[in-house]
Amino acid sequence: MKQDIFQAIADPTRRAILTLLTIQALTPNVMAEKFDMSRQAVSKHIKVLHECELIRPEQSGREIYYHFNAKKMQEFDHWLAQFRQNWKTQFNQLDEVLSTIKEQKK
Amino acid sequence: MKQDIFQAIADPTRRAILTLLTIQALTPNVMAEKFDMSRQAVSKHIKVLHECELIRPEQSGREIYYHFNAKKMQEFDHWLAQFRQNWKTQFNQLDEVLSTIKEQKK
DNA sequence: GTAACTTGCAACCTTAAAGTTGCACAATTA
DNA sequence: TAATTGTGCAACTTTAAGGTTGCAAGTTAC
Repeated sequence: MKQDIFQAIADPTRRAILTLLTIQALTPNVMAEKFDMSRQAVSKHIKVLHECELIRPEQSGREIYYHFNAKKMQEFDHWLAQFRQNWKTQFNQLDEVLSTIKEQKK
Repeated sequence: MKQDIFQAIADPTRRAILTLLTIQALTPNVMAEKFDMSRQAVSKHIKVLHECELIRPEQSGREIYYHFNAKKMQEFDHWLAQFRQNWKTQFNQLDEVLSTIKEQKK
């Protein structure tokens, strides 16, 4: 089943894996040592991340090194763009400023 | 239960709600009309978004207008920052360039 | 060839999320 | 006061996610 990139990063373990792979490429076995769960559990997370192309496998003998695919992370950046405009401008709008002040008085 | 902002964004309906609220503040009833589901289902999504402060309620008589809280989306942006550095620099690193070329040849 | 190692797939269990229906409560309107 | 409207809460069902164990396939080392 094709995985949704937003659902892929919803899981804290998968976010931790992505951060690990930012430092260096790792094999499933090595990753599993970092977490308090079975190797197979980590392997399922890897499968999810691989299906939405957030990571990329590199076979080396009987070991598989997974690399972080930074390019794919830009999809989040593009999605955020629609909101970025909003959080930059909303504090220049009078009604928003007023409602913010009203909130703080409570 | 305290909600995780990443899990809140994982659901496509909730992302659609956020986009709607970017345009203008809406009441739960009006939101429900936009989607093919019951009002209570939408109300549960609103509850999730409210718990992690992605939206903010404004009572007006017996109606409640929910506003988009752009500020909270910056948390997501900050999390992305650790990867942004990566996707800007990785193509300047020789080993990455080489492995990319090797990938394309397959 | 045989044994050890690395990984992926399938079956299963448990828990939580997403949806539904029904009801209760506050605010408006007649 | 009584009826209507807008909203939230609770109970229930269904489905999927995250975890476990067991097994099979490919690779390396003896």
